[in-house]
Parts: sequence; structure tokens; C-alpha cells
Amino acid sequence: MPDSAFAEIRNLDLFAQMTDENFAALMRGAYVQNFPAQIDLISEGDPSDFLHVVLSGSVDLFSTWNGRDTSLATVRPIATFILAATVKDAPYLMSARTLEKSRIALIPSQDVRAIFDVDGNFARAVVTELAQSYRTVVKSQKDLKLRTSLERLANYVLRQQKRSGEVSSFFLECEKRRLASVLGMTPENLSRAFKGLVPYGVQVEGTRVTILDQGELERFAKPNPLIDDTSV
Amino acid sequence: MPDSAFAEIRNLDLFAQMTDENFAALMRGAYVQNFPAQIDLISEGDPSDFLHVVLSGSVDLFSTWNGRDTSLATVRPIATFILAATVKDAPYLMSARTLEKSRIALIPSQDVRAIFDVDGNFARAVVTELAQSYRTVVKSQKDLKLRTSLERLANYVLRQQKRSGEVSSFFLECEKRRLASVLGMTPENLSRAFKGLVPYGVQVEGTRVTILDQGELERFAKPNPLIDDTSV
DNA sequence: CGCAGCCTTGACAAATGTCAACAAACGTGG
DNA sequence: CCACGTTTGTTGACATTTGTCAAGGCTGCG
Repeated sequence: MPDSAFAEIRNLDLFAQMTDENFAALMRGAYVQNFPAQIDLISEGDPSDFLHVVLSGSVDLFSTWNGRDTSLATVRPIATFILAATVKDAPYLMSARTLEKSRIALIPSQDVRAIFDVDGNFARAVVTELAQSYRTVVKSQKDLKLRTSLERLANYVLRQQKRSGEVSSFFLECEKRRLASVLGMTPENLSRAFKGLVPYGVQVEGTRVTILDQGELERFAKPNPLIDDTSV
Repeated sequence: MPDSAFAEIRNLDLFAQMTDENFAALMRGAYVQNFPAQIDLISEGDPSDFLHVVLSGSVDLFSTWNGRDTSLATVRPIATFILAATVKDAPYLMSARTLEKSRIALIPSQDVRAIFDVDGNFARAVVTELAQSYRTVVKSQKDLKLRTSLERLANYVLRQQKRSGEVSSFFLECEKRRLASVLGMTPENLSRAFKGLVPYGVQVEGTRVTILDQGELERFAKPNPLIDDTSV
């Protein structure tokens, strides 16, 4: 593994507090690989052989059932995914594919579990990471069950605006068909939902979103920190 | 705290592997309380002062937004809840209320975090618990996003049947209005959904559910271990 | 009893999905 | 750099799913 990737991973919260010795042991069997876009990385149901770390690019976590499929999350650098499956030595619950050209580190799951068993600091870091992931899914669950698709979109627009630095105009960072899936609706419904936000001062041209009336949009969306804030 | 409750808690996976000394420290500030039915235990947004352990009875975890509310999970003995909020020292994402008369142990969150910092075995047990919780929510998310309400109900019926020991007739263990909320629908829709399962050999009288044609129901429900199995 | 809450049912409305058509954007190979 | 085909996004018409409102029956409990 190149030193640069090594350092990037070492600086992750998940690995920052462990001993040099244990980190080295973890990296011994690890390797970094470059993937083109739209490549399947893992398939739900497979045993969790590797903990994945996205170093660059982005990864879609999705699931299928009975011919349908849905996007559950996007992983962006620098972050890990399928940590829960790794520590539980259980099959993946989600599939993963690259959304774009991506560089991904693969750490053998059995090494993760072995180090986890002997390194208390690492175990504590895993807890923090898992607690964060858990709370993220719970928030997403609330979003899905308590809001209509129009409300979910309105709040998504506000969240993206915040990510872009509170500006009044910004770009969607993913395909609309995928955004629809993330928000739990069809592409057609998303297309109409964007139209449905026009009365609240939201304008969309291609991937550019412009908020003409912040107050009106917020009055409609009613964003809530316990659903929409990533830091809570 | 009475010895019996003490022993019950000690035997939980979460606390079984920690040292006697640390367990004693954890229990020093803890207490057990009896609550009647329908009592609010915690409110979403509140700081996480206590880790809760349900010793008997049952607890509903729910959330509200903009005048709507939804049940997210049921906690039954013996299990803890809001562990993620406790370890992250973050506000509760869900509210909790007793569904019936319940006995609940309250362990100060700051003690949990303190012991967590010094006891590696406890930290590892927390990981297992959180990973389990995380995977449960992910499965629920897939259930919600990939299935219609009729399909969710059909699979719920099959899961309950399994819990009851694979018998052909069993009882629902919660109010139908709450079941509707858990499954993400209205009580009226649930009422009609039960009717919609009649063609697949499901009969409902009050809280008694009878499966007349196991094969037909399974062909319709298409249960999937990665969504419906609690052990995976 | 009588009230309150739950469950059910009917009639209707709103939200969302499906299918088909077409336009726009994108990528690839010539 | 262009032509081509593929994919994505949009729109309309329509079907299905789900929610809402109102009413009535049932049950449990004071």
C-alpha cells in the first residue's frame, strides 16, 4: 500500500487512536484498489470479507428485493462502510457499487475483528462510528415515515444547501434517478416534486438548484435537527 | 437496587463480560423503577441522562414531526435502549413510553461513558449491541422502501408466526393501531390490508391470526433473511 | 349503565406509481 | 469533431396505493 493512502487511513477517527503496532497489523493484509465507475463491489448476502474504506470517488449502498431496488446511502471520502457486518462477522445487508472512478482500501475483516479484540481504543472508535451510523439510519427512517415525498425533497434541498455553504444556488451532486431512489420515490415523481416546490421558491435547471425564497421554503419544509442535522 | 434486578442486568450480553468492579461502579448510581402503562419515559431532543434497561413490560420507541407520529420499535425484556445516544452523549432521537406496566432500570449515562472509557470488554459488548441495532434498522429501512404495505404486513405475519413457534395460529402481541404505525400505515389501511391477505390464506379474528395456506402466503410475501431474520 | 377508545367500513381525496412517448444529455467509436 | 446509440430526464394519461373523514359497532372499564 502506498504511504499516502496509509496516512489517509491512519488519520481516520476509526484508526487514529490505536497503537502503531496494531495499525501496522491491520494494514499488513490490506490493499488499495482503483475501480472504474459502476462497478459492483459487494453483493448483499455475501460474507463480509473486507472492511472497505473509500479514499476517493463515491460509493452507492443499495438493496434489492423482488425485482425492485433502492439506494440506501452514499459513502464519500474518507469513510468506511459495512463496519457492522465486519464486526459481527455477518453477511452484508446492502450491496455496494462505485458511482464514479474510486480508490478504495480493502482491509480483511478477520484482521479487523482480531485487532478489535485486543485494542480497547480501536473498540471504542468502532463504537463511535457505529453509533453515528445507527443514528443516521434512524434519522432517515423518521424522514421516510413522517414526511411525504415533497417534504422529503424540500428538506433534502435545504440539507444540500447547507452542505454547499448556505448559498442560494448550488448543484445536485448525484443523478436525479438516484436521488429519487434515495428519497424513496420514482424518477417521475421526483420530476414532479421539483415542480411542486416552485410555489415555495425553488427553481431547478438541470442539476442547478436555486432557492429564491428561503423563508417560504423553510416554512414548508419545517427542517428538524433530529432528522436533518448530520452532526446531531 | 434489589439483587434480582442486579443479576438480570449482569447477565445481559452488554454487561456479562465486564469486571465485577466496573459493573459495581455502573450500578452504584443506577436504580429500578416501576412505571404504569402509557407513561412517557423520554422525549426526543432531551439530553441522554440515563441508559434504560427494560426488565419487564414493554416500551414503545416513537417519534413525532409536524403533528404526525410514528412507532419505530418495541423494546421487550431484557434489553436496553438509547445506547447510541448515551455513548455519543447526544440528544435522544426517539421518544419512549411504556406500553404496559413496566419495570425499568436507569443507569446514569455519564457512568456508562466513564466505564466504557476504561473497560475494553464493555466497549466490545457495546459494539456488538450497536451493530445489532444498526442492522435491525437497516432491515426495517429495506422493508419500508422495497415493499408495499400489503407485503410488509404479509411478512410481519410470517415473522410473528416464527416468533410464536411456527404454529398456524397465533395472537398479535400489540394493538392494531400501533402495528399500523410500526408498519408505516394508517389503522384503516391495516384493517383493509388484513382483508387483502384473505386470498393468500390469512384469517384474522380480533387479535388471533390463522394461516390457512402457508405456501400461498409465503409465495406472496417472499420473505428474505436479509430483511426478515432477526438473527442475521 | 354510559362513556371512551379501538376497530371496521364506506365514500372519497390525495399521493404515488406505471406506462408510453419524446426530448435532452452523455459517451463512444468512427 | 461528429454521428450514433444509449441513458437520463420530462411530460401526459392513467392506475394503484394510501390517506382522510365520517359513521357505527364493539369492548372494556369506571
